[in-house]
Amino acid sequence: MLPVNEQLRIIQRGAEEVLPLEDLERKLHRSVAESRPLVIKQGFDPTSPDLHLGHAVGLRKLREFQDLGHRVVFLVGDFTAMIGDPSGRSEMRPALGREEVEANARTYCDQAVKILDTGRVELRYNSEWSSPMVFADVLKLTSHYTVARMLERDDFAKRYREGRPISIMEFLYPLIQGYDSVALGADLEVGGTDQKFNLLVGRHFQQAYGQEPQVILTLPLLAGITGDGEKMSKSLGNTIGIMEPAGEIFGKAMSIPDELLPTYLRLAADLPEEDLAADLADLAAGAVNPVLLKRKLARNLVDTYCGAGEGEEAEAAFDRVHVQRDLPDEMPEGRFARGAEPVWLPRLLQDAGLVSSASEARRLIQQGAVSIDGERVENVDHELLLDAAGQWVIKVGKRRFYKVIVE
RNA sequence: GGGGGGGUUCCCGAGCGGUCAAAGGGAACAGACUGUAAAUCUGUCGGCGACGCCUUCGGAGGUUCGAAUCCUCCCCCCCCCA
Repeated sequence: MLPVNEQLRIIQRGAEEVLPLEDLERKLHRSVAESRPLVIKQGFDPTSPDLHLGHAVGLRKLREFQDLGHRVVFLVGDFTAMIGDPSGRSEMRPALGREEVEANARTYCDQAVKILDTGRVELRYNSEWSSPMVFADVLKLTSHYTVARMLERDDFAKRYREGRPISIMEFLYPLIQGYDSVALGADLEVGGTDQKFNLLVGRHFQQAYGQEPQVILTLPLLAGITGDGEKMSKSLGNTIGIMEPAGEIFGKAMSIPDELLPTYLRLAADLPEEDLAADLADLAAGAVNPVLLKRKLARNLVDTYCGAGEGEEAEAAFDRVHVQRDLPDEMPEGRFARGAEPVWLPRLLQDAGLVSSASEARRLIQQGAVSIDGERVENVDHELLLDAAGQWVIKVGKRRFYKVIVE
Protein backbone atom coordinates (compact mmCIF):
# COMPACT_ATOMS: atom_id res chain seq x y z
CA MET A 1 0.00 0.00 0.00
CA LEU A 2 1.13 3.50 -0.76
CA PRO A 3 1.95 5.80 2.13
CA VAL A 4 -0.92 7.84 3.51
CA ASN A 5 0.19 11.15 2.05
CA GLU A 6 0.48 9.75 -1.43
CA GLN A 7 -2.94 8.12 -1.13
CA LEU A 8 -4.48 11.35 0.11
CA ARG A 9 -3.16 13.18 -2.90
CA ILE A 10 -4.60 10.69 -5.34
CA ILE A 11 -7.92 10.45 -3.56
CA GLN A 12 -8.42 14.20 -3.47
CA ARG A 13 -7.41 14.67 -7.07
CA GLY A 14 -10.42 15.81 -9.05
CA ALA A 15 -12.69 15.68 -6.03
CA GLU A 16 -14.89 18.58 -5.13
CA GLU A 17 -14.94 17.91 -1.40
CA VAL A 18 -13.70 15.32 1.06
CA LEU A 19 -15.50 15.58 4.38
CA PRO A 20 -14.17 15.43 6.97
CA LEU A 21 -10.63 15.22 5.73
CA GLU A 22 -9.31 14.38 9.22
CA ASP A 23 -11.50 11.29 9.32
CA LEU A 24 -10.07 10.12 6.05
CA GLU A 25 -6.53 10.64 7.27
CA ARG A 26 -7.28 8.71 10.42
CA LYS A 27 -8.89 5.88 8.51
CA LEU A 28 -5.99 5.72 6.07
CA HIS A 29 -3.41 5.63 8.83
CA ARG A 30 -5.23 2.78 10.46
CA SER A 31 -5.68 1.06 7.12
CA VAL A 32 -1.99 1.20 6.35
CA ALA A 33 -0.95 0.22 9.87
CA GLU A 34 -3.21 -2.79 9.94
CA SER A 35 -2.94 -3.35 6.15
CA ARG A 36 -6.69 -3.50 6.06
CA PRO A 37 -8.38 -1.97 3.03
CA LEU A 38 -11.11 0.62 3.45
CA VAL A 39 -14.63 -0.11 2.26
CA ILE A 40 -15.43 2.31 -0.52
CA LYS A 41 -18.99 2.56 -1.73
CA GLN A 42 -20.81 4.24 -4.51
CA GLY A 43 -24.38 3.58 -5.43
CA PHE A 44 -25.77 3.62 -8.94
CA ASP A 45 -29.48 3.59 -9.51
CA PRO A 46 -30.32 1.53 -12.56
CA THR A 47 -32.77 4.02 -13.94
CA SER A 48 -31.67 3.74 -17.53
CA PRO A 49 -30.15 0.92 -19.52
CA ASP A 50 -26.82 2.56 -20.12
CA LEU A 51 -23.97 4.05 -18.20
CA HIS A 52 -22.68 7.32 -19.55
CA LEU A 53 -19.71 9.60 -19.02
CA GLY A 54 -21.41 11.11 -15.99
CA HIS A 55 -21.36 7.72 -14.27
CA ALA A 56 -17.83 7.24 -15.48
CA VAL A 57 -16.57 10.14 -13.37
CA GLY A 58 -17.45 8.17 -10.25
CA LEU A 59 -16.34 4.87 -11.67
CA ARG A 60 -12.94 6.28 -12.49
CA LYS A 61 -12.58 7.46 -8.92
CA LEU A 62 -13.55 3.99 -7.72
CA ARG A 63 -10.94 2.54 -10.00
CA GLU A 64 -8.33 4.70 -8.31
CA PHE A 65 -9.38 3.31 -4.97
CA GLN A 66 -9.08 -0.18 -6.36
CA ASP A 67 -5.60 0.58 -7.58
CA LEU A 68 -4.76 1.84 -4.11
CA GLY A 69 -5.76 -1.55 -2.78
CA HIS A 70 -9.07 -0.69 -1.16
CA ARG A 71 -12.26 -2.68 -1.21
CA VAL A 72 -14.65 -1.16 -3.69
CA VAL A 73 -18.35 -1.90 -3.54
CA PHE A 74 -20.31 -1.21 -6.70
CA LEU A 75 -23.73 -0.85 -5.19
CA VAL A 76 -26.64 -1.25 -7.54
CA GLY A 77 -29.55 0.73 -6.18
CA ASP A 78 -32.14 -1.66 -7.51
CA PHE A 79 -34.42 -0.93 -4.58
CA THR A 80 -33.94 2.82 -4.51
CA ALA A 81 -34.37 3.03 -8.27
CA MET A 82 -37.96 2.06 -7.76
CA ILE A 83 -38.43 5.20 -5.69
CA GLY A 84 -36.38 7.55 -7.80
CA ASP A 85 -33.78 9.90 -6.41
CA PRO A 86 -35.29 13.35 -5.91
CA SER A 87 -31.84 14.96 -5.74
CA GLY A 88 -31.67 18.11 -7.77
CA ARG A 89 -35.07 17.54 -9.23
CA SER A 90 -37.81 20.07 -9.41
CA GLU A 91 -40.53 17.53 -9.79
CA MET A 92 -41.40 14.00 -8.97
CA ARG A 93 -39.96 11.36 -11.14
CA PRO A 94 -41.95 8.34 -12.14
CA ALA A 95 -41.17 5.18 -10.26
CA LEU A 96 -39.73 2.37 -12.32
CA GLY A 97 -41.08 -1.13 -12.52
CA ARG A 98 -39.21 -4.11 -11.19
CA GLU A 99 -38.47 -5.75 -14.55
CA GLU A 100 -37.09 -2.56 -15.95
CA VAL A 101 -34.85 -2.05 -12.95
CA GLU A 102 -33.59 -5.62 -13.09
CA ALA A 103 -32.78 -5.38 -16.76
CA ASN A 104 -30.97 -2.09 -16.25
CA ALA A 105 -29.03 -3.49 -13.31
CA ARG A 106 -27.69 -6.27 -15.51
CA THR A 107 -26.46 -3.93 -18.20
CA TYR A 108 -24.91 -1.64 -15.60
CA CYS A 109 -22.74 -4.43 -14.35
CA ASP A 110 -21.76 -5.49 -17.85
CA GLN A 111 -20.75 -1.93 -18.62
CA ALA A 112 -19.01 -1.03 -15.38
CA VAL A 113 -16.27 -3.53 -16.18
CA LYS A 114 -15.05 -1.18 -18.85
CA ILE A 115 -13.66 0.98 -16.09
CA LEU A 116 -13.46 -1.07 -12.93
CA ASP A 117 -11.06 -3.90 -12.24
CA THR A 118 -13.50 -6.77 -12.38
CA GLY A 119 -11.38 -9.07 -10.29
CA ARG A 120 -11.56 -6.74 -7.34
CA VAL A 121 -15.00 -5.28 -7.39
CA GLU A 122 -17.67 -6.27 -4.96
CA LEU A 123 -21.09 -6.17 -6.54
CA ARG A 124 -24.04 -5.64 -4.23
CA TYR A 125 -27.71 -4.79 -4.59
CA ASN A 126 -29.43 -2.69 -2.01
CA SER A 127 -32.57 -4.78 -2.33
CA GLU A 128 -30.60 -7.38 -0.34
CA TRP A 129 -31.33 -5.54 2.88
CA SER A 130 -34.05 -3.10 1.83
CA SER A 131 -36.56 -5.60 0.52
CA PRO A 132 -36.74 -7.72 3.67
CA MET A 133 -37.35 -4.67 5.87
CA VAL A 134 -40.66 -4.72 7.64
CA PHE A 135 -42.63 -1.65 8.48
CA ALA A 136 -41.20 -1.49 11.99
CA ASP A 137 -37.69 -1.29 10.52
CA VAL A 138 -38.77 1.56 8.32
CA LEU A 139 -40.27 3.36 11.28
CA LYS A 140 -37.04 3.01 13.18
CA LEU A 141 -35.18 4.47 10.24
CA THR A 142 -37.53 7.43 9.89
CA SER A 143 -37.32 8.20 13.60
CA HIS A 144 -33.66 9.08 13.16
CA TYR A 145 -34.36 11.97 10.86
CA THR A 146 -36.45 15.10 11.11
CA VAL A 147 -38.67 16.88 8.66
CA ALA A 148 -36.87 20.15 9.31
CA ARG A 149 -33.55 18.66 8.27
CA MET A 150 -35.13 17.09 5.25
CA LEU A 151 -36.55 20.43 4.19
CA GLU A 152 -33.11 21.99 4.47
CA ARG A 153 -32.30 20.31 1.24
CA ASP A 154 -32.30 22.85 -1.54
CA ASP A 155 -34.38 20.85 -3.94
CA PHE A 156 -37.06 19.98 -1.40
CA ALA A 157 -37.08 23.49 0.01
CA LYS A 158 -37.48 24.95 -3.42
CA ARG A 159 -40.24 22.62 -4.45
CA TYR A 160 -42.01 23.20 -1.16
CA ARG A 161 -41.73 26.94 -1.60
CA GLU A 162 -42.94 26.83 -5.17
CA GLY A 163 -45.88 24.66 -4.31
CA ARG A 164 -44.69 21.69 -6.32
CA PRO A 165 -45.58 18.25 -5.09
CA ILE A 166 -43.23 16.26 -2.88
CA SER A 167 -44.31 12.78 -2.01
CA ILE A 168 -43.49 11.31 1.36
CA MET A 169 -41.87 8.44 -0.49
CA GLU A 170 -39.27 10.85 -1.72
CA PHE A 171 -38.33 11.67 1.85
CA LEU A 172 -37.55 8.02 2.27
CA TYR A 173 -35.03 7.97 -0.54
CA PRO A 174 -32.13 9.59 1.33
CA LEU A 175 -32.94 7.45 4.34
CA ILE A 176 -32.67 4.23 2.40
CA GLN A 177 -29.48 5.34 0.72
CA GLY A 178 -28.13 6.32 4.10
CA TYR A 179 -28.96 2.92 5.47
CA ASP A 180 -27.01 1.32 2.63
CA SER A 181 -23.88 2.69 4.24
CA VAL A 182 -24.86 1.06 7.53
CA ALA A 183 -25.53 -2.24 5.80
CA LEU A 184 -22.17 -2.17 4.08
CA GLY A 185 -20.18 -0.67 6.91
CA ALA A 186 -18.80 1.86 4.46
CA ASP A 187 -15.67 3.83 5.29
CA LEU A 188 -16.16 6.25 2.45
CA GLU A 189 -18.90 6.97 -0.02
CA VAL A 190 -18.36 8.52 -3.41
CA GLY A 191 -21.01 10.59 -5.14
CA GLY A 192 -21.66 13.63 -7.26
CA THR A 193 -21.98 17.02 -5.62
CA ASP A 194 -25.74 16.70 -5.92
CA GLN A 195 -25.48 13.69 -3.63
CA LYS A 196 -23.94 15.57 -0.74
CA PHE A 197 -27.09 15.56 1.31
CA ASN A 198 -27.68 11.85 0.82
CA LEU A 199 -24.08 11.06 1.63
CA LEU A 200 -24.31 13.02 4.84
CA VAL A 201 -27.44 11.13 5.82
CA GLY A 202 -25.27 8.02 5.58
CA ARG A 203 -22.87 9.45 8.15
CA HIS A 204 -25.75 10.34 10.40
CA PHE A 205 -27.27 6.88 10.25
CA GLN A 206 -24.02 5.08 10.80
CA GLN A 207 -23.65 7.00 14.03
CA ALA A 208 -27.24 6.31 14.97
CA TYR A 209 -26.63 2.61 14.42
CA GLY A 210 -23.39 2.63 16.38
CA GLN A 211 -20.92 2.66 13.51
CA GLU A 212 -17.99 4.89 12.72
CA PRO A 213 -19.34 7.43 10.23
CA GLN A 214 -18.18 7.30 6.65
CA VAL A 215 -16.14 9.94 4.92
CA ILE A 216 -17.88 11.51 1.97
CA LEU A 217 -16.18 12.34 -1.26
CA THR A 218 -18.03 14.41 -3.81
CA LEU A 219 -17.10 14.76 -7.45
CA PRO A 220 -18.05 17.60 -9.76
CA LEU A 221 -21.00 16.89 -11.97
CA LEU A 222 -20.29 16.40 -15.60
CA ALA A 223 -22.40 18.79 -17.63
CA GLY A 224 -24.54 17.41 -20.41
CA ILE A 225 -23.33 17.77 -23.98
CA THR A 226 -25.91 20.40 -24.83
CA GLY A 227 -24.25 22.93 -22.58
CA ASP A 228 -27.45 24.30 -21.09
CA GLY A 229 -26.05 23.93 -17.61
CA GLU A 230 -27.83 20.69 -16.85
CA LYS A 231 -25.90 17.73 -15.57
CA MET A 232 -25.46 14.76 -17.83
CA SER A 233 -28.51 12.63 -17.43
CA LYS A 234 -30.28 10.10 -19.52
CA SER A 235 -33.65 11.64 -18.94
CA LEU A 236 -32.40 14.94 -20.30
CA GLY A 237 -31.05 13.26 -23.41
CA ASN A 238 -27.67 14.93 -23.17
CA THR A 239 -25.44 11.95 -22.57
CA ILE A 240 -22.55 10.18 -24.18
CA GLY A 241 -23.01 6.52 -23.35
CA ILE A 242 -19.91 4.46 -22.76
CA MET A 243 -21.29 1.64 -24.91
CA GLU A 244 -22.10 3.83 -27.87
CA PRO A 245 -20.43 3.21 -31.22
CA ALA A 246 -17.16 5.02 -31.84
CA GLY A 247 -18.70 7.34 -34.40
CA GLU A 248 -21.38 8.47 -31.99
CA ILE A 249 -18.97 9.09 -29.16
CA PHE A 250 -16.64 11.01 -31.40
CA GLY A 251 -19.39 13.07 -32.97
CA LYS A 252 -21.11 13.88 -29.72
CA ALA A 253 -17.82 14.91 -28.16
CA MET A 254 -17.21 17.23 -31.10
CA SER A 255 -20.62 18.77 -30.60
CA ILE A 256 -20.09 19.99 -27.06
CA PRO A 257 -19.95 23.76 -26.73
CA ASP A 258 -16.45 25.18 -26.46
CA GLU A 259 -17.11 26.39 -22.92
CA LEU A 260 -17.55 22.83 -21.75
CA LEU A 261 -14.22 21.70 -23.11
CA PRO A 262 -12.16 22.28 -19.94
CA THR A 263 -14.72 20.43 -17.84
CA TYR A 264 -14.73 17.47 -20.16
CA LEU A 265 -10.97 17.33 -20.40
CA ARG A 266 -10.79 17.34 -16.64
CA LEU A 267 -13.62 14.99 -15.77
CA ALA A 268 -14.18 12.73 -18.72
CA ALA A 269 -10.90 12.36 -20.56
CA ASP A 270 -8.24 9.96 -19.43
CA LEU A 271 -5.15 12.10 -19.84
CA PRO A 272 -1.82 12.13 -18.04
CA GLU A 273 -1.76 14.82 -15.38
CA GLU A 274 0.92 16.96 -17.04
CA ASP A 275 -0.88 16.83 -20.39
CA LEU A 276 -4.10 17.92 -18.85
CA ALA A 277 -2.51 20.82 -17.03
CA ALA A 278 -0.76 22.00 -20.19
CA ASP A 279 -3.91 21.73 -22.31
CA LEU A 280 -6.00 23.62 -19.81
CA ALA A 281 -3.39 26.35 -19.61
CA ASP A 282 -3.20 26.64 -23.40
CA LEU A 283 -6.93 26.80 -23.64
CA ALA A 284 -7.24 29.48 -21.01
CA ALA A 285 -4.50 31.52 -22.68
CA GLY A 286 -6.10 31.14 -26.08
CA ALA A 287 -2.86 29.58 -27.27
CA VAL A 288 -4.55 26.71 -29.00
CA ASN A 289 -7.46 26.30 -31.37
CA PRO A 290 -10.22 24.71 -29.26
CA VAL A 291 -11.18 22.40 -32.06
CA LEU A 292 -7.82 20.66 -31.82
CA LEU A 293 -8.33 19.91 -28.16
CA LYS A 294 -11.87 18.87 -28.83
CA ARG A 295 -10.54 16.37 -31.31
CA LYS A 296 -8.08 15.17 -28.74
CA LEU A 297 -10.90 14.73 -26.25
CA ALA A 298 -13.02 12.87 -28.76
CA ARG A 299 -10.14 10.54 -29.73
CA ASN A 300 -9.36 9.90 -26.11
CA LEU A 301 -12.93 8.98 -25.27
CA VAL A 302 -13.19 6.62 -28.20
CA ASP A 303 -9.86 5.03 -27.32
CA THR A 304 -10.99 4.56 -23.76
CA TYR A 305 -14.39 3.08 -24.43
CA CYS A 306 -14.04 1.45 -27.82
CA GLY A 307 -10.45 0.26 -27.70
CA ALA A 308 -7.01 1.76 -28.26
CA GLY A 309 -6.51 3.03 -31.78
CA GLU A 310 -10.22 3.37 -32.47
CA GLY A 311 -10.03 7.08 -31.82
CA GLU A 312 -8.01 7.81 -34.91
CA GLU A 313 -10.30 5.76 -37.06
CA ALA A 314 -13.33 7.53 -35.70
CA GLU A 315 -11.65 10.84 -36.41
CA ALA A 316 -10.93 9.86 -39.98
CA ALA A 317 -14.52 8.79 -40.48
CA PHE A 318 -15.71 12.03 -38.95
CA ASP A 319 -13.56 14.06 -41.32
CA ARG A 320 -14.82 12.14 -44.30
CA VAL A 321 -18.43 12.85 -43.52
CA HIS A 322 -18.34 16.26 -41.91
CA VAL A 323 -15.27 18.02 -43.16
CA GLN A 324 -14.95 16.62 -46.66
CA ARG A 325 -18.68 16.01 -46.89
CA ASP A 326 -17.99 12.53 -48.16
CA LEU A 327 -20.00 9.42 -47.57
CA PRO A 328 -19.57 7.24 -44.51
CA ASP A 329 -18.28 3.70 -44.95
CA GLU A 330 -21.44 2.13 -43.72
CA MET A 331 -25.03 3.10 -43.95
CA PRO A 332 -28.37 1.37 -43.78
CA GLU A 333 -29.60 0.09 -47.10
CA GLY A 334 -32.73 -1.11 -48.76
CA ARG A 335 -32.99 -3.56 -51.65
CA PHE A 336 -35.57 -3.39 -54.38
CA ALA A 337 -36.42 -5.61 -57.31
CA ARG A 338 -35.77 -4.13 -60.71
CA GLY A 339 -38.90 -3.14 -62.52
CA ALA A 340 -40.95 -2.75 -59.37
CA GLU A 341 -43.43 0.08 -59.07
CA PRO A 342 -41.88 3.53 -58.66
CA VAL A 343 -41.44 4.54 -55.04
CA TRP A 344 -42.70 7.81 -53.62
CA LEU A 345 -39.67 9.35 -51.94
CA PRO A 346 -41.39 10.62 -48.78
CA ARG A 347 -42.76 7.14 -48.16
CA LEU A 348 -39.37 5.57 -48.77
CA LEU A 349 -37.72 7.88 -46.26
CA GLN A 350 -40.42 7.10 -43.76
CA ASP A 351 -40.13 3.35 -44.26
CA ALA A 352 -36.37 3.59 -43.96
CA GLY A 353 -36.81 5.27 -40.61
CA LEU A 354 -34.99 8.43 -41.67
CA VAL A 355 -38.03 10.54 -40.94
CA SER A 356 -41.08 9.93 -38.81
CA SER A 357 -43.73 10.88 -41.33
CA ALA A 358 -44.20 11.60 -44.99
CA SER A 359 -45.09 15.15 -44.03
CA GLU A 360 -41.73 15.59 -42.37
CA ALA A 361 -40.02 14.19 -45.43
CA ARG A 362 -41.81 16.66 -47.65
CA ARG A 363 -40.84 19.52 -45.40
CA LEU A 364 -37.22 18.46 -45.48
CA ILE A 365 -37.25 18.21 -49.23
CA GLN A 366 -38.70 21.69 -49.37
CA GLN A 367 -35.84 22.92 -47.21
CA GLY A 368 -33.34 21.44 -49.58
CA ALA A 369 -32.18 18.84 -47.09
CA VAL A 370 -32.59 15.77 -49.26
CA SER A 371 -30.27 14.72 -52.01
CA ILE A 372 -29.76 11.66 -54.15
CA ASP A 373 -26.18 10.95 -55.15
CA GLY A 374 -25.28 14.49 -54.22
CA GLU A 375 -28.01 16.05 -56.28
CA ARG A 376 -30.57 18.05 -54.38
CA VAL A 377 -34.13 16.82 -54.74
CA GLU A 378 -36.43 19.64 -55.79
CA ASN A 379 -39.75 17.93 -56.16
CA VAL A 380 -41.60 17.29 -52.93
CA ASP A 381 -43.28 14.29 -54.49
CA HIS A 382 -40.24 12.88 -56.18
CA GLU A 383 -40.56 9.30 -57.31
CA LEU A 384 -37.76 6.82 -57.61
CA LEU A 385 -37.93 4.78 -60.76
CA LEU A 386 -36.70 1.27 -60.24
CA ASP A 387 -36.26 0.44 -63.89
CA ALA A 388 -32.52 -0.12 -63.91
CA ALA A 389 -30.15 -1.94 -61.63
CA GLY A 390 -27.81 0.21 -59.61
CA GLN A 391 -27.22 1.97 -56.32
CA TRP A 392 -28.18 5.39 -55.10
CA VAL A 393 -27.26 7.10 -51.89
CA ILE A 394 -29.94 9.25 -50.38
CA LYS A 395 -28.84 11.86 -47.91
CA VAL A 396 -31.14 13.64 -45.50
CA GLY A 397 -29.64 16.56 -43.68
CA LYS A 398 -25.98 16.20 -42.86
CA ARG A 399 -26.00 12.97 -41.00
CA ARG A 400 -28.65 10.64 -42.31
CA PHE A 401 -27.76 8.33 -45.16
CA TYR A 402 -29.54 5.52 -46.90
CA LYS A 403 -28.47 3.33 -49.78
CA VAL A 404 -31.02 2.15 -52.27
CA ILE A 405 -29.98 -0.95 -54.17
CA VAL A 406 -31.91 -2.09 -57.18
CA GLU A 407 -31.00 -5.54 -58.37
C1' G B 1 -63.77 18.65 6.13
C1' G B 2 -64.32 24.01 4.09
C1' G B 3 -62.69 27.83 0.49
C1' G B 4 -59.75 29.15 -3.77
C1' G B 5 -56.47 28.20 -8.17
C1' G B 6 -55.03 24.85 -12.01
C1' G B 7 -54.51 20.53 -15.86
C1' U B 8 -53.09 23.30 -23.53
C1' U B 9 -49.22 20.56 -28.86
C1' C B 10 -41.83 17.12 -26.87
C1' C B 11 -41.09 20.86 -22.39
C1' C B 12 -42.40 25.76 -20.27
C1' G B 13 -46.38 28.88 -21.22
C1' A B 14 -50.44 32.31 -23.73
C1' G B 15 -55.41 31.67 -25.40
C1' C B 16 -61.00 31.87 -22.44
C1' G B 17 -67.39 30.91 -28.26
C1' G B 18 -65.78 31.63 -34.52
C1' U B 19 -60.22 35.01 -37.70
C1' C B 20 -56.95 28.33 -33.47
C1' A B 21 -53.27 23.12 -35.69
C1' A B 22 -53.59 27.06 -31.34
C1' A B 23 -49.05 33.45 -29.43
C1' G B 24 -44.11 33.50 -27.15
C1' G B 25 -39.78 30.89 -25.35
C1' G B 26 -36.90 26.30 -25.04
C1' A B 27 -35.66 21.65 -27.28
C1' A B 28 -35.31 19.34 -31.96
C1' C B 29 -34.61 19.39 -37.24
C1' A B 30 -33.06 22.00 -41.83
C1' G B 31 -30.40 25.90 -44.68
C1' A B 32 -26.36 29.50 -44.61
C1' C B 33 -21.85 30.43 -42.33
C1' U B 34 -17.58 28.18 -39.70
C1' G B 35 -12.65 25.99 -36.44
C1' U B 36 -16.73 21.18 -35.49
C1' A B 37 -22.47 18.03 -35.30
C1' A B 38 -19.58 25.04 -31.07
C1' A B 39 -21.36 30.10 -31.66
C1' U B 40 -24.40 33.19 -34.92
C1' C B 41 -28.34 34.13 -38.54
C1' U B 42 -32.75 32.32 -41.22
C1' G B 43 -36.50 28.77 -41.69
C1' U B 44 -39.40 24.38 -40.22
C1' C B 45 -41.59 22.19 -36.24
C1' G B 46 -49.77 17.05 -35.62
C1' G B 47 -51.17 13.74 -39.67
C1' C B 48 -52.77 12.84 -44.66
C1' G B 49 -49.96 11.28 -52.34
C1' A B 50 -52.37 17.35 -49.43
C1' C B 51 -53.94 24.94 -51.72
C1' G B 52 -58.33 20.65 -49.24
C1' C B 53 -59.36 16.89 -45.50
C1' C B 54 -58.65 14.39 -40.67
C1' U B 55 -57.15 14.10 -35.37
C1' U B 56 -55.39 17.24 -30.96
C1' C B 57 -56.09 21.48 -25.82
C1' G B 58 -56.87 15.86 -18.35
C1' G B 59 -61.45 12.00 -19.24
C1' A B 60 -66.69 11.21 -20.50
C1' G B 61 -71.13 13.47 -21.87
C1' G B 62 -74.05 18.09 -23.13
C1' U B 63 -75.39 23.30 -25.01
C1' U B 64 -74.45 25.76 -29.85
C1' C B 65 -74.72 26.65 -36.91
C1' G B 66 -69.76 26.52 -34.40
C1' A B 67 -66.08 24.83 -28.23
C1' A B 68 -59.26 24.61 -26.13
C1' U B 69 -62.83 28.42 -24.78
C1' C B 70 -69.85 27.65 -21.90
C1' C B 71 -72.57 23.56 -18.74
C1' U B 72 -72.61 18.56 -16.04
C1' C B 73 -70.13 14.50 -13.91
C1' C B 74 -65.40 12.15 -13.11
C1' C B 75 -59.83 11.88 -12.55
C1' C B 76 -55.30 14.43 -11.12
C1' C B 77 -52.27 18.64 -9.03
C1' C B 78 -51.42 23.14 -6.01
C1' C B 79 -52.56 26.88 -2.17
C1' C B 80 -55.14 28.77 2.26
C1' C B 81 -58.09 27.49 6.59
C1' A B 82 -59.32 23.30 9.93
